[in-house]
Amino acid sequence: MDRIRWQALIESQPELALIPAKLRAAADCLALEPGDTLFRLGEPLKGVFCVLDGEVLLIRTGRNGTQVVLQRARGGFFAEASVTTGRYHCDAVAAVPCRVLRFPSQDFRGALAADDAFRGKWIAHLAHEVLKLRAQCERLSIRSAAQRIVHYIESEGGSVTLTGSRKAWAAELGMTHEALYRTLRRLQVDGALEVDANRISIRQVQRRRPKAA
Amino acid sequence: MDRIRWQALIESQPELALIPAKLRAAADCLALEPGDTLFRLGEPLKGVFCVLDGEVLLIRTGRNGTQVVLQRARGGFFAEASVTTGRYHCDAVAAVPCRVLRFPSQDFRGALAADDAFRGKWIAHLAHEVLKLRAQCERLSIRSAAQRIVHYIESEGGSVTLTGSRKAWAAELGMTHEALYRTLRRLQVDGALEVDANRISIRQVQRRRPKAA
DNA sequence: CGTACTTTTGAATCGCATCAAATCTGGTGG
DNA sequence: CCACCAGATTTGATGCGATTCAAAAGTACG
Repeated sequence: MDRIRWQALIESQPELALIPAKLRAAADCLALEPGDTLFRLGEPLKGVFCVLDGEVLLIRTGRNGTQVVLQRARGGFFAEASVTTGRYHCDAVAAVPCRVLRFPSQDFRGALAADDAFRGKWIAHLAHEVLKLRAQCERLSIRSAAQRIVHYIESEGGSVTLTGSRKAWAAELGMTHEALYRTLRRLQVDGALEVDANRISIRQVQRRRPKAA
Repeated sequence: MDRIRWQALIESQPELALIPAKLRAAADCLALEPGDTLFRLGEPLKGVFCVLDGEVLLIRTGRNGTQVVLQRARGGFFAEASVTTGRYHCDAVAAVPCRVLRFPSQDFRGALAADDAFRGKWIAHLAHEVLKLRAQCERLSIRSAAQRIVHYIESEGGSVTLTGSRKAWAAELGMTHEALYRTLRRLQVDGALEVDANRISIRQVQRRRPKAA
């Protein structure tokens, strides 16, 4: 497993550049099939992960069985906060075939303790994560499905390419998949969005238009 | 301004214990009246803040004028992520008379760069912040107003004491104040919540009850 | 070809937002 | 002390939009 080609990986996942060499050596690569569970809420830490390919869903299940998608990890780290608390706070399930890198918690904590530069970089990474989460909170506070979709696409730079299913996207947006399909269609007809297979982009600035005329 | 009684402050705001002595010396204390703006989106950094008394609202305004309350800071730090990015990402407005501690960004960054122990503690703090934000995302994904309220109170340990107005609470919960008032009342009548002036606590585990019978 | 899934469309329902207005509250000034 | 005002709080009526339930069509895979 040590035969990981970091050069290529860092190009696809720039965040990996944060990881110091010593910690890289401890990493191993896992392949996941759709539905595979990487970890569950409450479990002691196996490690911190980074998505190479595919999409991992971080899910919390309410006591009434309702499932909430906290995050769709489509690249980059996840379970970062757990390395501090020592337990996972949600379930991680592969949505599609995935490859993920695992950094064992011991090694990760060791690297944080030993490597000052890494600690600084990790602070920047966590701060960035906080910003992303605030953006998601802002999005979830928007009542209109259309505006929520537009807000998401804007936060991704004006266009998105879907990796997983639209259903999973709908869950992340906090709406039902039916609502997503319908609203997407309406936005497309109205000319606000351009939908081309898996690529969806904003065509114009959303003008004040309470309803489809 | 150097005559700050840290012992007493740390008792009321345990997070302040993270701050090393050198950075403490650089802090100053600000008094805010309701409506006072501490900073606005896009402004260059004035510092990182910590609420001592009162309640500061972190607000983002959409292009259509919609206001979203990202956070009600009722103690503890805020604008932590901005120290890394160098700009504020929302507006900060006092909801009630407040006292806040300000740590100038220069000094804060200096402390992070110089003090390894502080860096480690700050990582833990940011990780905790990430968890809180994920909890809020989970809450905002809940569709039912009643469940959202209960989720909030549970995350606060089963009971909350309102500091600011209920209106502000409603905004943080992502619902209108009318919905909050009504739902609160209904939960009280149903016996799920105990409301005593500013103290609201959960009376029993929420049983499966789709509607008020 | 059949199974399991996503995607899509349809129809009915309901909860929350919205608009409106009355009441209550604390604070100010005459 | 009272009149007054600007807020928050509370209640009411209405409508829209998203959920929900249902089902058809499309797609991937063995």
